[in-house]
Amino acid sequence: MDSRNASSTTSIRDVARRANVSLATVSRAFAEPGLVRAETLERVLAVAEELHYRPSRAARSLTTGKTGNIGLVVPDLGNPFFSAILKGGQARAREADYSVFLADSEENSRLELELVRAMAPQVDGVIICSSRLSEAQLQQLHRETTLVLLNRRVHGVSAVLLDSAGGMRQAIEHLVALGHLRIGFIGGPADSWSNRERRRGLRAEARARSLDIVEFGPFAPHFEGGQHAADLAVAAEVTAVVAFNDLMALGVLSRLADRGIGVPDDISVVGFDNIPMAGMATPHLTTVALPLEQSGRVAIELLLEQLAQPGSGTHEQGLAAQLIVRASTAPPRNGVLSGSRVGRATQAPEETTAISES
Amino acid sequence: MDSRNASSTTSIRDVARRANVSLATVSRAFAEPGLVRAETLERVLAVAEELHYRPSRAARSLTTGKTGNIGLVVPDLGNPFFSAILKGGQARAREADYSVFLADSEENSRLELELVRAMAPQVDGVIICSSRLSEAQLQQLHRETTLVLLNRRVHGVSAVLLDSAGGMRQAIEHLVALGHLRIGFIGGPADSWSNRERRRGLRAEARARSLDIVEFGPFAPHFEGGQHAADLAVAAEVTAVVAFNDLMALGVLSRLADRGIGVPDDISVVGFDNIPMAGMATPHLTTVALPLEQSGRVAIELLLEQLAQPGSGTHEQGLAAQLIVRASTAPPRNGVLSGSRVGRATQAPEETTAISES
DNA sequence: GCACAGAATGTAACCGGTTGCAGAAACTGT
DNA sequence: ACAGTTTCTGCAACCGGTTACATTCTGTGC
Repeated sequence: MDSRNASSTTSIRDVARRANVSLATVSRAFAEPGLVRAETLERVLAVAEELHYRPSRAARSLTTGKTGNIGLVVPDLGNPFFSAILKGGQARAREADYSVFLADSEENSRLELELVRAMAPQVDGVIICSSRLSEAQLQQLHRETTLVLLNRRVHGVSAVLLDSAGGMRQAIEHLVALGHLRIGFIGGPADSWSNRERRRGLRAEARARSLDIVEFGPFAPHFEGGQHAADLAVAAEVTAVVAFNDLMALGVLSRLADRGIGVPDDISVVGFDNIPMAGMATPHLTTVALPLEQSGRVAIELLLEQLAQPGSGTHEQGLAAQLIVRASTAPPRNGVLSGSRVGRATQAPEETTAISES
Repeated sequence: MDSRNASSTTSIRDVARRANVSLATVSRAFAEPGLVRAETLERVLAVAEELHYRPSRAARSLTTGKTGNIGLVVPDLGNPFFSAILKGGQARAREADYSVFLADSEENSRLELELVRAMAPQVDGVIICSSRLSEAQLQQLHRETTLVLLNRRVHGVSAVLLDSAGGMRQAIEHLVALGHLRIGFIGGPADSWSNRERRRGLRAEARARSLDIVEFGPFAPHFEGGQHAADLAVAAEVTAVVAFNDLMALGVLSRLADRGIGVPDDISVVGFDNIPMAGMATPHLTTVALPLEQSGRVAIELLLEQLAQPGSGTHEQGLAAQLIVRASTAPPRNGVLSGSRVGRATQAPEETTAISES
């Protein structure tokens, strides 16, 4: 009844016998076709085809040490930010005839470490997106396997970096041009590199333009976090908010709509990432577009490069952000909403609350 | 400089030598601990621990034929519907100490077939979500590897089925209760099983309640498809529309908002899938919730079960849908929007346009 | 103390490939 | 036709485990 794998027993020996050559020749026909005479090659391939022979990766990897697999670890598969990266990475990997192992670390650094370690023996290298691990841990992992980071910079490890700070600069520039002077930032996870980058860009810009900045958070980088933060932003009487990511910005939009507060009339909202849903929200969300799929592709490329020439040093590839102006930003109203100035002061406290368990 | 893999050279032989036992004993210590004396076992494990020894999956799979991997193929990673399934499946697989290979078939049946074939040798089984392949092709694949389908029913192949038809019944029931009599259905891909199921449910219900149904499509199951369809629905003067999925429903919402048509005042909108974004849209989308993560988990379980006892026959596991009533549905206005009745007739033509290239 | 069953361990073949080395075949120039 | 290359091909060891079978312990009953 269970005839499967019956045909998968076709091994290199069957082909060799049938083609009347040695094992080695068949092996070379696949691995190094240049080494075998055209005529022989043709015969071998014909027989292989006839027998539906496919070299076993497991067996091959046993001797070569190469698996043809790449590991990809993301903090949350449900987050479209990572879906997009994954999509790009997966596609690029397939083009290079690599398979991808996927793992979701559930925004938990302990689990992340464990997952990478578990993957390491079965892959040629792993890509970690928005890692929550410490610099030392990542360097240690890089010693155990080939690593490429996405959205995280660590000395000695190749990485593709989305220019969050630059994106933030564009966002602030845009808001200032519209006339906003008091702007809120809704922070993401404290241990996230991009959050730090975005804040860094924000602060630099605020200083340069002597803006009034109110920082909220950290919050979980989800819709609910945005909803939560929305009320704080309103209370703090900012005329515009920039959210750590689109999911949170959408949460802000949603909460403000529920409260009857107009966007962009009463408050302007800017997101980050330009996930597909951003352009679909009401109002269409102004956001900083990050080349997500591309970053996934580039990460794979960096990894492949490193696999091809080990010890070729580490590369960092920056990818530019671009502000997408849509309908959620406009000049502020002249009149202030109401009440007195509330909210946290400009000098935001260092975050102490970690979102992810470590 | 490149010290990696230096430690990975720890093989079973090193452990055997150090523990002063034979290879076989070490092997058994890991594979069948019951076969080795407690004292010996302890010693072996201690040495293994000390040497950071981890059995090589590749080598093991070479003799056992088991890889410890599961393949997962989805039509579109960018679609939150599949992200959710993936998330559930990935988590369940990890619990069972299986790794998952991911592939995105880009809604292309040819690519899908190729991907499954490519995965087959490296996995113990594969799960195909919303397959676009023909029944015969799937049966053939099931002969080549262990298959579990998600959201697709094919004779002789295990599957987890989301009760789309039942969900549709609930949606229609809801709309009828609100007083809607002329309802539009915005169809998804013609070759999608769930689309057929949803239509089947729709028609049954329409017949039973003698409703006026207008079918549109097929459309690509994306936001843009919904935007496109929105205008058609308006022109057809339906008072409510049910979309093939939430993404499309959100597209409808967006397009209607752009045109100044009120939801639910002028038209009620119902989606399908209850993706996270559905509850975040404005207005919050009434939709049919499908247990997505759970379906991913169950698919893995079905597969594991089948791997444990091959030839145990095929199982089909149904998962119930549930209507989530939110703010996008309300009783219809008494007055009709305007103009004369336009749009396609009730008896929708069989779809002939395929979305996915085959 | 001995024969014997059952448990623990070792031996060696095997899984399906790759690859260094050596011998065979095909080509070169003379 | 022959020596000298260059190109192909085969042999055999090896990758890191598993497992059938053989062998050695261990404990038991008498």
